[in-house]
Amino acid sequence: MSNLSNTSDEILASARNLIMSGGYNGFSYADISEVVGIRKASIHHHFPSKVDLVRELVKRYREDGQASVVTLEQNVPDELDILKVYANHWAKCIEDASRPYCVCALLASELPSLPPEVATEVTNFFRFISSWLTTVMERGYKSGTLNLTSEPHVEAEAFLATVYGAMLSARAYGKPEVFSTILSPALNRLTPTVSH
Amino acid sequence: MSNLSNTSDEILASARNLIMSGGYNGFSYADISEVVGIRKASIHHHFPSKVDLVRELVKRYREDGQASVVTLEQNVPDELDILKVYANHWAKCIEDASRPYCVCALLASELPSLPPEVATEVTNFFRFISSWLTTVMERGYKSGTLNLTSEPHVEAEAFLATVYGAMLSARAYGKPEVFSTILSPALNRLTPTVSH
DNA sequence: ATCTGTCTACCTTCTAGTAGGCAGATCGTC
DNA sequence: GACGATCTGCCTACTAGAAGGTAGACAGAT
Repeated sequence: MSNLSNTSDEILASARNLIMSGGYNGFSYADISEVVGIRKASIHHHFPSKVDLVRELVKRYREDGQASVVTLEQNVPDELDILKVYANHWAKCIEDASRPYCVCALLASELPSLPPEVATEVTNFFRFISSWLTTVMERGYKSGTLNLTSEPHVEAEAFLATVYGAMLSARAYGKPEVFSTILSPALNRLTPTVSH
Repeated sequence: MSNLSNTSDEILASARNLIMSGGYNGFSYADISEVVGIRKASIHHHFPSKVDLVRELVKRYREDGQASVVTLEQNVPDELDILKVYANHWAKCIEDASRPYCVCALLASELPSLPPEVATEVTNFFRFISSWLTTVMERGYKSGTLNLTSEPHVEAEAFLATVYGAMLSARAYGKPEVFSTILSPALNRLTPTVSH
């Protein structure tokens, strides 16, 4: 009973890893079949088409993200700390090479050539992250835990761009530490000046 | 005589557009042949393999960039202005949809699955942009035309990440204006405070 | 008796790449 | 200037393999 749905999770997990490295057109059902140890045709049983597979993958990716955000906000009261935890999550993923890139970042860059159903889900992911970061910025501004120099939604977009840009640079140079090098000053700038 | 080498330029141009929208695995010789109006086999005459084609494309992309940088520095003395022109170049490209994404940004995100010869050229491109921006930051710091809060090379990486992150966001949301929204505060932060 | 997950075997279309031919431009030599 | 040889760019025709996907059989669980 527990093993039954596990195969489809394994398929999704291996698809995620493959997309993470080469994007939508960078993997095939044959690739997944090798990793999971199942025949191509059996993958079609779980996900009739490639579009179904990736649509579901991105949908779950967003849902998992939403769940993580809920736990994060429950456990970390300070808004600056929330941003630090978020940045640190990516710093670790990149440095231990476990998930060195965001699936949705890769898909977003391929957006114009993506099947529309997938493209929609990818856009939804970015809207989710963006609106979450905006609420964090707004709360931090009101409570004084964040030092903003622009409107909250602008700061949110700028922070998101910095994170994803840093992710790209780390990959482009093949130097994981570049991520933290870029994020540190960005977080410093958001840190309230203690006294004067 | 002049038409002879033109075909290979057309091939490169259409490949650039195709990569810009879907990456390395997102286009085929058949796609190019439709755009250029030439048969698949004829493309192989100009570029024996896909790797040859994309390697040359990225190499020229970098060389063109290097040439543009030279002219830019000759014509614009102020370092802040240089950064503004650079940012504005991308803002225009994105907004008029002429070149709404950087070829090398797309290839860099696919880096792990790219043929090594192409990957090397992509890394070279990023090293070029990064070291150029570092020299701009250094000069601006010394001459007082830029207001730096970190070391020049860190500011350079941060700026580059902001530009490429903003490019991604603009594409992800399908809203070109997001690019300028993100870049404006980044450029403001680099602007020296006039007096006090 | 049906449902679930897997299999083998197959199909069609697309992929990068090759072989070889052909027309026209260019070139060296007489 | 004429003549053949080579070079250039393109063509048709083809290949082997990979792509996504289908049909249908089978074993085991419900």
